[in-house]
Amino acid sequence: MTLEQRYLDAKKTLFDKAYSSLNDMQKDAVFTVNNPLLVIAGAGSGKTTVLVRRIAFIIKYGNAYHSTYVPYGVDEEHVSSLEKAAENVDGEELEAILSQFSSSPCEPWRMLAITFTNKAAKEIKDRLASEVGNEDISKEVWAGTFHSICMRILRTHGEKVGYRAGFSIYDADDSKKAIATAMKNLNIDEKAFPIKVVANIISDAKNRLLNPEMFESEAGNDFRLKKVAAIYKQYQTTMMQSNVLDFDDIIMKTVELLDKFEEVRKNYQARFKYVCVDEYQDTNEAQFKLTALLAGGYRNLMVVGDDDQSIYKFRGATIENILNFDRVFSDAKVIKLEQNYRSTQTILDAANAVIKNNVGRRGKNLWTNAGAGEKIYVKKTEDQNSEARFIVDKINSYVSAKKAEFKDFAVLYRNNAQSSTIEKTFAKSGIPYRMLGGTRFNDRKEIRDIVAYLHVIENHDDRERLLRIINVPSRKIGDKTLEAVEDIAGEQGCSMFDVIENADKYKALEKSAGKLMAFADLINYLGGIAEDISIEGLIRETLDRSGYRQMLIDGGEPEQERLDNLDEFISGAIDYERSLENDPDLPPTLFGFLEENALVADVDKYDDKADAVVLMTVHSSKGLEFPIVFLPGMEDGIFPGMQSVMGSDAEIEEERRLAYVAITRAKRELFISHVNSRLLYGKTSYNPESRFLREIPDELVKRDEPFSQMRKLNSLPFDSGYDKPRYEKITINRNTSARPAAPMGKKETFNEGDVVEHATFGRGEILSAKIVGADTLYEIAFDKVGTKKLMASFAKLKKI
DNA sequence: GAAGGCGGTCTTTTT
DNA sequence: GACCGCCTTC
Repeated sequence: MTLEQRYLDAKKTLFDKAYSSLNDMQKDAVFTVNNPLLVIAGAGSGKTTVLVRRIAFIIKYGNAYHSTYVPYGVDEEHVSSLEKAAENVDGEELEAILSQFSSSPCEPWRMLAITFTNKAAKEIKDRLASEVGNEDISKEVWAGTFHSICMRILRTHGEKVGYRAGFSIYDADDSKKAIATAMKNLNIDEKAFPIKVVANIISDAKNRLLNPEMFESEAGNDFRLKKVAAIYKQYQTTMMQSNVLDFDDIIMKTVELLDKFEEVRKNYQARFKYVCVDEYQDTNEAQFKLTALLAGGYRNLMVVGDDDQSIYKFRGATIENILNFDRVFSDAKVIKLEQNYRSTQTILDAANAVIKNNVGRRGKNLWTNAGAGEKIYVKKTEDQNSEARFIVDKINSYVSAKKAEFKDFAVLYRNNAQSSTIEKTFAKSGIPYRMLGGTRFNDRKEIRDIVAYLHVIENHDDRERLLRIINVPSRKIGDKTLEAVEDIAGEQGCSMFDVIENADKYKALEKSAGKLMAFADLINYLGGIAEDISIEGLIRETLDRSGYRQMLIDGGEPEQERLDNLDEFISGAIDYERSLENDPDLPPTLFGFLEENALVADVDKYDDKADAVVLMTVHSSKGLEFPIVFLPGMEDGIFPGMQSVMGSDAEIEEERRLAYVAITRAKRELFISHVNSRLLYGKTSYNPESRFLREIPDELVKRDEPFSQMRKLNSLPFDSGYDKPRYEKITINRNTSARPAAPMGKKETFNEGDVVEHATFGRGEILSAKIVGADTLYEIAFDKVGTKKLMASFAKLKKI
């Protein structure tokens, strides 16, 4: 063997040693630095680890591993010292030796890492900081979501694609409102063209990079599509006038920018030497084009994803991006990570067995050397209530047996509607829980209102937000006035705010000029002080001067929560300012705060420290893991959902991928349940066991289904704690002192016939009382509101 | 212009 | 079954 060859071998051995905590596939992915690379990363296969360590590797060593460069004058002594080091050197000493191999390492600022969530971006940054041991270096790396990175580009070059300084972002709700406005302008009936449908079509078009003109020509002679094209055109015009972008615009306009302006494109292409994209299976066409453009200079594009975890097709993701990556980039290397570090083999076998029924996939098989573990526990109960009690009882028995803590459990359901039963049952049983999803913080009315104020202060042209707040609190500015303002703005070719500011100059606004101009004064005053005071101060000032806070205070008790939410919003602003106060590159600004607020959803609400069971949809659980997972509602019609059962194979395949995600969240144990009859959306349905459950081989499963057994055997009476309602009916004899056990050991109890007073329902008579768990369920005939069933612990009842 | 009634809707939703 | 948004009503 030549000296050169020995040198190169020794180098690889040393690197392999330094990265020995990774498996061979992971190492291959870390060391493969140049040219397109596709990493198919199965659930729990250490994807983020690979991503982070690869970025750090590139920053430290560049292409050192595969480089065939041998320094001039390498001699026997040098080579044998390396060979020796490969045998007995470790830790820092090893690192020091490796540093000699650096081969055109990459400056951190030339490194781009794109994710889908802020959480993922933050995780990459944090782990990168500890991996390279230098926070400043990790900060220089461009790591962010598709949207934040595009906004960063648009902030510099936005005016080239038609945006004026201070442009802002519309979220899905805002943009629906703008679509409604566009439709009103065009006299298109919302019933014939439901906004939701139109919004989806427009969003789809944008994800396929079709501008209104292209969409129109694609629509051809299709009547409906032609109408939608007209709406799209109108919508886009008003969006530009309002100087706002929707989420899809952020990507599409950036692509347009890079496409049209060669010098901008060249600039970024020359800058980004390495580009990594996470969750590649969830990218859409526009995002594909964007990455191809940004990575187009050096073509060192790495994408990581799992085609089996593609669950966002309904939002425009095209699984083809990952399926065809190595066809589009014909020199791409493909690496599969199939070793799983999360779950037991039983759980992985189940997941593999389910997903292998999909046709549209690359194919892979997860394995672990963690051992088989417990069987999957399948439970059938009578209805959703007994299902929830089953979950509660399991959790309680595990916790009291010290087999687990509350925070080890997650309940993952297919749709949010399933959560209410579980939530109520948890609440009644005193199980601590946290629910993720549901109404987002930013979607609350009061938050949208204050955000709208801030946006209007920043950007007077923001039409929808102006309309949102101009009469909140009431300033006696009605629809007719606003229509007149709108007409004048149209005639004059100026914004509504311009008209409002100068209302006294227009005859049509004679009556309302004072009110309009007072509003303009308010906004201008706030805009004037915005420069000089903190964002926190501006928010407080806005709430006070606008009368918004007073409006809520006047609203009394029921509005208290809104006031609390506003306080939380203010804390968010304080956090934002603190986080950036020492950052010379990015000082805190109202613009920045609003942008962050638009792009950052419920900031990592999920912290795994609190000892509470987690409740969320399967979709939101992607990327997370839990020791013990419950999957309630494993029924055809729920999971897979009715729509997909009735729909195409492709839809069922997406649901199956979702099931795959659900199963692979579990580390130790998996409980799957389904019910005989389910009350959902006010209707009772009798769903058969999910086809996905039937795809799990019997030998992996332990079934606990007395209900179905009873049917089969059609014999013995049985007593299961779950299949019968668990309360006993108590008949109360008015003449005895026998009473139902006092719930929660406190409160007064009532008997049949007692007359009580309820805080909101008023006077009523107790019709019946049932012990339910540790509580009592009263049926009460109220004088005013009729008969209601109330839990004693929730209803504040007083005996009269 | 505010409040209450009714009727339509209800997968999933990283930004 | 529950919630939201539109429409009616005063």
